[in-house]
Order: sequence, then C-alpha cells, then structure tokens
Amino acid sequence: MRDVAEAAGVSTKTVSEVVNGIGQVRESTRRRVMATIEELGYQPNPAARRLNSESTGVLTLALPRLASGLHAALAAAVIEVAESGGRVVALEPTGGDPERELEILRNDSGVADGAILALVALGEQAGGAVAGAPVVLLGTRPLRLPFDQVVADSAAMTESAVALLRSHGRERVAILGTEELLSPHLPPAGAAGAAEAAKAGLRVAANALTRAAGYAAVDSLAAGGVPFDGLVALGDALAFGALHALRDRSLAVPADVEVIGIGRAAESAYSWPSLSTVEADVRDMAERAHAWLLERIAGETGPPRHYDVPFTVVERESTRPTG
Amino acid sequence: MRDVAEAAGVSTKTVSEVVNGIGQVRESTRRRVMATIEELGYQPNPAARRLNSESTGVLTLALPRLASGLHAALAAAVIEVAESGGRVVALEPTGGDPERELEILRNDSGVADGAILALVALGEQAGGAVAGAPVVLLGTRPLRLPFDQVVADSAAMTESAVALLRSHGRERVAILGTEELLSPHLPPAGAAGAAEAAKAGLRVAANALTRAAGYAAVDSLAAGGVPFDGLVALGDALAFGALHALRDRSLAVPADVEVIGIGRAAESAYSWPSLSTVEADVRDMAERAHAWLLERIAGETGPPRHYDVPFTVVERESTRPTG
DNA sequence: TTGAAAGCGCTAACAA
DNA sequence: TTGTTAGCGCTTTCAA
Repeated sequence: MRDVAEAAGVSTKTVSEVVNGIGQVRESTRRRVMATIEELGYQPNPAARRLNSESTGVLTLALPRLASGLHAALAAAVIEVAESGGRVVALEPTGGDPERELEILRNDSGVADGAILALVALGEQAGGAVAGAPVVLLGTRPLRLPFDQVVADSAAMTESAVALLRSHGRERVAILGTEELLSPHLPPAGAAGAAEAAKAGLRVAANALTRAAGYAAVDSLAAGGVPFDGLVALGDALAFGALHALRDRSLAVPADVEVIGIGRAAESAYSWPSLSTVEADVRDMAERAHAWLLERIAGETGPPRHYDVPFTVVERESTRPTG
Repeated sequence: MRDVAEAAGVSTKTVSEVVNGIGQVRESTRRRVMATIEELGYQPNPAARRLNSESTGVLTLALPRLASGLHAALAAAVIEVAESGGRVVALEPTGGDPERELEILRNDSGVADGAILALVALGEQAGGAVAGAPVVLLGTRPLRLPFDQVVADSAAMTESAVALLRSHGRERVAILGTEELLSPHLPPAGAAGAAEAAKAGLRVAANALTRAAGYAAVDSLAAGGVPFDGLVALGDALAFGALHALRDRSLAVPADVEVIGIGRAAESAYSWPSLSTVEADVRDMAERAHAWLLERIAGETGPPRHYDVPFTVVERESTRPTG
C-alpha cells in the first residue's frame, strides 16, 4: 500500500479510502489511485485489514457431515450467502461429536467471528457452555438455549407427512427416526388407551441417521408382525434404507406401504420408487441464520430469537395412491 | 498478550515463544507463563499472527458442487487433513462455471494462501491464466497444465470396470458419460473396422453429470435398438439415472444388463439394486493434494508433479453374475 | 535465557 | 480534500 501511495503521490490514508470506497476523495485523485493500484497489481492484505477491526471475516459452519443431501445443500446455501457478504465460510464437519460441537460453541480455535451450528449430539445441556463468539443454531426442534435458533420443525413436518398419508386412506402410519427425533411423536408417558398403545408400536427407532440403520429398523418392524400401511422417515438416509428393506420384504411401495421422507428433493427424485418428501426451504434457512449471525456479530444483544423455516410437501411415486 | 507478559513478569517475546513452543525458554519460566495464560484465558489473535508471516492460513477448496457424494467426501477429507495442520478451508462451490474457476486460479479474493481446485469447465486453455497463488489441481484425467495434479484417472478406472463386466461374459458394454469424460474412450477418428464402429455406438453421451441426464441418455440408448448387456456409468449421478431408466424400460439389472459406476461407495450401497462401483481413495487424494499445496506455499518451485490416485473395484448387486 | 524495540500492512484519530 | 501519525497484536532481530 505504501508503494501505491508513493507512486500515486498521495498518503496511505487516501489509498485506504479509495480501496474501501469511503471518505471524501476527489474524483481525479480516486482515479489516479485506482490506476496505480491496477498498474502495481496491488491487493489489500486481509490479515492487516482485520488487525484493526478485531474480526477475522471467517464464519464457521458446523454440520454433522457433508455426505447428506440436506446438509450439503445447506452448506452450499450458507456459503453462497456469506460470500455475497464478503465473508469466508470455514466448514466444520462435527460428525455429531459432542466434543466437537462444544469446541465450536466455545470458538476454541478463535479464528471465527461467529458460528452457525447444527447441534445434533448436544441438547439443552449445552446451556451451561459459554459461547466464545456469536452463535446461531440450526435444528429440527426448538431448544431451550440462549441462542438464536433457525428451526426446520421436524414435528410439524412430520405431521404434514402423516396428514398426507391419512388423506390417502392410510390408517396405520409408522414413524421412523432416531430416539431423539422421535421423542416429540411418542405418546406422553403413562398415557392410557389402546389407541395410544397401538400408536406407540408404530414408532420405530433407528440407532443412527444412516441408510443401514433405516434398513435394520424397518426390516425388524416388518418382521415384527405389526401391520402398517404408511411410513414416514425422518431423514433421507433412513428413507432410502427403509425403501430397500421394504423391497427385500416384498412389501410394495406405494401399494402396500406409502413412504414419505422428511428431507431433501434432489436425493429423492431418482430413487426407486422416487421418494415423496417434506422439504424445508434451505435457502431461507441459510439467509436467516446468516443475517442473524451478522447482527449478533455487530453487537445485537436482544433476547434469543426463533424462526420457523417454511416447508413444502412434494409428492412422488412413493405416495402416489395406486389405481 | 501484553497483559499476560505483565502478569507473568516477562516480556512479550517470551510469551510468544512459549505459545509457539519455540526458542529456549527455561522450564520454570515456561510454566509460569503457561499458568498465566490459562488464568487469563488468553487466546492468540490469528490475524495479528499472520501479519508477519504474510500468510492467511486459509486454503481454498473449489469443487463444482457439494451435492455429490464424491465431492462431499473429498471436501470432508480435505477439511480434516487441513485442520490437523491448523489451517482453515474455505469451500468454494464453482458450479462448474469457468469464470469462477478462473477466479480461484487467480486467487481474486486474495484471502487464500493457495487453492485445491477441481477443474471441470476449464480445460487446458486454462494454461494461459496466471495463478495468483499456489494451486493443486484435482481431476479425472491428466491435463497439460503447469500445476501439480492429483488425478483419479477416469480412463483407467473405466477400463477396470469394463474388464470386470467382460470377466462376467458381457460382450457389449456401453459407456455412459459426458462428452468430455467419454473422449478417452472413443475410437481414434478415422479408425477403421466394424468392431470399432460398433463400439462407437456403445458410447453414450449425457449432456450433464446429473441423474436426469443419465436417465435420458440410457433411455434413448435402450430405445435405439442397439443391444447392450453391460453399462459403465462415469459418475454416481449418471449411474442412478441409468438404473432408473433401465427399470422403466423393463431391463433387469444385473440379469439383462450389468451396471457399474465410477464413483463413491456410500451413495451406492443402498440403491436398488445396490450399485457396484470403482472408487478412488478419497483420503489419499486429499492428503496428497494438501501436502503438495503446502510444499508449494512453502516455496517449492520444482516442475509440475503428477499423482495417480489408487482405486478399488467394489462389487455389489448390480454386477453380481446371476445364477 | 530474557528484554527492548522495530516493524508486519492496514485503519482512523487528529490536523492541516 | 488530504496528510501525519499512532496503534491493532504479534513475531523477531539485536542486545544484554
């Protein structure tokens, strides 16, 4: 920058102002400086720039893993949004490890101005942890935590899915998820009544959010003799595993069992049969989370906010009423 | 840091040395400083640290998109490797846009010390561009470009796939890919002979690396009346589209047509039928690319290097010989 | 083995 | 409208 200033015959301050497009610089001066910058191929040093501002220009995006259509889409959206704001996104696959999630929360590395964090392992017990930098949470259900939260409400999405299957005349709709995801759908402890008990039998817990777990869970459900004619899978991976299991058990989709996933379109359109889904608006999530994070970084101190992401039901072959 | 120095009764230099584990510091002093650091919860400011070193600690990883199992896996691997080296990875989905690829090559943003770049749109014409920072290329075939290249050789992988199908007695193996990917498999222009001509009919060009394009290409191949009993799809997305198309055309897999993809395991195991694949060692790619990039950043100036990534053939249902 | 002090490249008061 | 100058938090000579 000094070189530029000297070559253009101005002070570094003027160069700085031109580069940042601030201050009152005479047009002729600006042009001269611009030309010199061009000529010398000058590029501002981001580190130096940040030394003053106390900020690094880096946002952390922490997700359990990238090998999930939903998360990949989310990551792409966040990156795009952040980039248009001139910020760099450091992706951090946590693998669903609570330790890693805590590290992000505390901003152990210290390299980020703030983080967008999809909490999976950590629940409300994370409340004890003190965030080392502003944090916005991404989740599938609201948590009682002192952070802004952008929620693609799994319970509400599941309800829509169930409602769709019911409208197709399916009475015995099983719900497949992990324990955690399932909890909002379980009848309250001690609830009486045969209907409730029967429903409970249709809640299938997979031990992970993977295709293999989805396969295993549905396989044993089918083996168990509890009849079902509808299946809602909380996650694409589970849904694909489920489709596979149903096929191996010679249960036709959608004739015998209609299947719908809570997840992501792109993944689903080319399975066989193509999978109906309930999809959250990923772009909207990214924008909201990003906007809130920037506000917090800028010093906003209001109470934790909460945003429900809109979603859509997309019908494909797996729920197309036969006939 | 000044605070720590004062509190510990030493100079900032000593603190700096302790933090970085360099220099000759007496054990007792080191301990005292460590304790003070702990006590004050001091964290070094990365921006300031970089001011001296002229480096930003950021590596760019540019991939066409994240919504591909292979690329997601690659990204995860690179991030992990880079992180263990204390560096942050800025992910840059280029969407296969040549403009974006050029920007990365030139390091327009100036925020990265170097880039790992999966070139898709830009070919050898990129040779004219001057890299703004060290670059390592990731690709499916070697390019005549003055950059280090880590290549998961699509041609070699395809040959292995074809060999497998042949060993199952399949004589008419179609190859599905984009024009670009297909080019190494086309008979040389003007080659004579009926055999060659027939082979040419079994090269199917999809107009994009998507499931939809794979579907369309295989659909019209099947419609075209050219018989085939084996199919190699250059990419998971194409393979899934192909499976779908074959099903719709009532061609049984693997009985009528054996199918194998060049791609990524995780995606493939739960399709139906599960897809056999030829898989490059993603972790190996990441490590090699990262290592070379760091060497270049450190000033290594040798001639462009070239590394062939090892790969494995994984058999699943789609190529299991019937019987 | 340690300290003092000079920058790294930039921004921002304060002056002119 | 522009220049001077003092830092931002750290690393690193040069001395002690």
